[in-house]
Amino acid sequence: MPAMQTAPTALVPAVRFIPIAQAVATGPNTHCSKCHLKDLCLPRGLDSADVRRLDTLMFAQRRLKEGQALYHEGEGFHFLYAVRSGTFKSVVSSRDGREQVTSFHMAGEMMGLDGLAHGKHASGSIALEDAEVCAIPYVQLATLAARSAELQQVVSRLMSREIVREHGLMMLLGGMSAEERLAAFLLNLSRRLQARGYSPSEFHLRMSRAEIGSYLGMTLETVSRTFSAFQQQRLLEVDKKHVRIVDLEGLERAFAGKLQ
Amino acid sequence: MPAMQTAPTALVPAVRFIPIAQAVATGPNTHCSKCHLKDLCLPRGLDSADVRRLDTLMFAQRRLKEGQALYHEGEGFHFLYAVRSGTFKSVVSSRDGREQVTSFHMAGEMMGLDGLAHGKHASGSIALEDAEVCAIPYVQLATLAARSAELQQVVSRLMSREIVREHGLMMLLGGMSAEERLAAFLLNLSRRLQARGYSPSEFHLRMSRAEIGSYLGMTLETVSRTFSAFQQQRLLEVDKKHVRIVDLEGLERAFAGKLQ
DNA sequence: CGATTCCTTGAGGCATCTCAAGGCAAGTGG
DNA sequence: CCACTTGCCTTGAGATGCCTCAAGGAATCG
Repeated sequence: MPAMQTAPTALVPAVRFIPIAQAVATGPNTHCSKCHLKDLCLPRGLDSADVRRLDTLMFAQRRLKEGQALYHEGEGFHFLYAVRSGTFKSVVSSRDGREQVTSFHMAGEMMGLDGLAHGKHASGSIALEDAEVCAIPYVQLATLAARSAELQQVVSRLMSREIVREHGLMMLLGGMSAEERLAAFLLNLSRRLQARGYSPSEFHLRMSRAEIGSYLGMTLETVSRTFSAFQQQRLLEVDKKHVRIVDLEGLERAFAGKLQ
Repeated sequence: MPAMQTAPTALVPAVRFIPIAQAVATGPNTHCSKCHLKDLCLPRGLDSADVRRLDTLMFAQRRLKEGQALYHEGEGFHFLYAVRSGTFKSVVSSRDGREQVTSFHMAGEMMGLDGLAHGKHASGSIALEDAEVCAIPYVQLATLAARSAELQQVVSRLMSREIVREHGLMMLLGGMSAEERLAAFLLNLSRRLQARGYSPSEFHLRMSRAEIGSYLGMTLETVSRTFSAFQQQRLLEVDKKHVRIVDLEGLERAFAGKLQ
C-alpha cells in the first residue's frame, strides 16, 4: 500500500450563497408522468397507477442561480428535492468553519434525505450552476407512501442507496491514494453522465478543484497535480474544467482493484 | 491544518468467520413490548398500539459466537437485525481483498439497512464477541409499516440517521488528524456506552487496533501510537483493551472544534 | 483594466506509512 | 506443567505521499 496523507480537506470559500427568498421563485408545477426524467428519478420502477398518484402532488419547481443555496444545514426539513437540471453540491460544516462536500447531485437525483433523521437538514445544498429542482413535500409523500407499498419501497431504496454510496466513499477516503481517489471520482462522474445521455468520455466539470478536493479528502493543489499526472500518463486531457478521458481502461487501472 | 497521511487502512485478518448454518441456532422468540431495549431500539418513539403490532412479528433470535458472521457482503437481503447483546462490526471489501470497517454496532442498534438498495447486503456483519440479535423479516416489517405511518416514519428515520452518521465519518476521514480521529471515536463510544447504562469513562474495547484503524482510516501502528500519546498527555489510561478516560475535556479538546 | 477567482507548479516539511523487532497473554501439544 | 505457537500490541527507524506556503498565469467581471 502506498503511503499517502489524508487531506486536511480543501478549503472551500465558506459563504457564497444568496438568501433563500430569491430561490422560491417557481416555475410551473409539473407531473411526474410527463417528466423526461421519469426513468431516472423518483418514479423509477413505479407502475403507472403509482405514478398517477404522484401526479396528484404536482411538485412545485424552483429555479436557482449558480452559487445559490437550496437549503442550509440546520434548516427545518420539509421537502425532498429532485434535480431537474444543473448540478448541486451537498456540504456539511464543522464548528471551526471548515466545510466538507459530501456529494454532488445531478439530474434525476434526490437531495435532502438526511433531513428526516432529526427534522432538520444535516447538510446544505448549493447549486454549482443555474439549476431547477422539484420540491417534494415530505409529509405528502409519506402520506402517499402509506397507501402504496411500492412507493414506500422506492423511497426506502433511495435512502438505502445513499447509505451504500457513502460506504463506497468511506472506502475511498479511508484507504486510497490521491490518484485512486481522483480516478474513482472521474469514473463515477463519467458513468452518471452517460446514464443521462451525455458523453462519458468528454465533459465539463461543474465543480472547482477545491470542491473536488473537499469531496475526496485532499487539497486543491493535490487535485491539480493529480490531474496533471493523469495527463502526463495520457489517461486524460484536461483543460481547466474540460476533461476528456483518453484511456478509460488506464483510468480504471489507476483506480485499481479497489471498491469491490 | 495539520498535514497527515491517509491510512492505507489497517489490514484486518480477512476470513475468520464461521459458516452461517451454525448461526441460525435461535433462542426463543421475543416481544418488543417486553424487551429491555425497547427505549433504544426499533420501538423507540412508537405508541403502544404500534408496539403491539410489532409484537405480532415475534422476531426470531440468533446467537452468535465471537468471530461469527451474521451475514456476508453480497448475500441476499431478507432481514434487518437488531443487536440484543454483544458488539458487531460492519465490513465492506475491495476486489484486492482488503477489508474496511464501516461501523460498529451495539445493543439496540440496527444492522442491514444498506441491503435494501439492491436486495443484497452491501456490507458484511461480524460479531466481535458472543452476541444475540433479533432477526426482523423485512417484508413483514414493510407490510406492517404500510399500515402505520408512525412505524414507517421510524424505519425511514433509522435510515436517515445512518446517512447522517456516515456524513460525520466522512468528515473525520476527509479532514482530521490521527489524534482527532481517535478522540472522536472514543468520545462516540463513550456516549453510546453511557446511553446503555455503562460507565462512559471506563470500558473494554471489543475491537482490535487493526479494526479501529480500518474504521478510522489509519494503520494499526498509528492507532497504537496515538493511544500511547493520549496516555502521555494524561487524557487516557490504556491497558490493552481496557480504556479509562481520565480527562474528558482534554479529549474533547483533542477532538477540537470539528464536526459541527 | 484593475480586481478577483481559479488553477498550476515548485520547494520544503511533516504526519503518517512501512518494515522490523520484541513483548505479553492465551491456547496447544507433548 | 512446560515448550512452542499464535495473535495482538508496542515501539523504533527510515521512507514518502501529501500538505503548506508561495509565486505566477489565465480567465472573468464590473
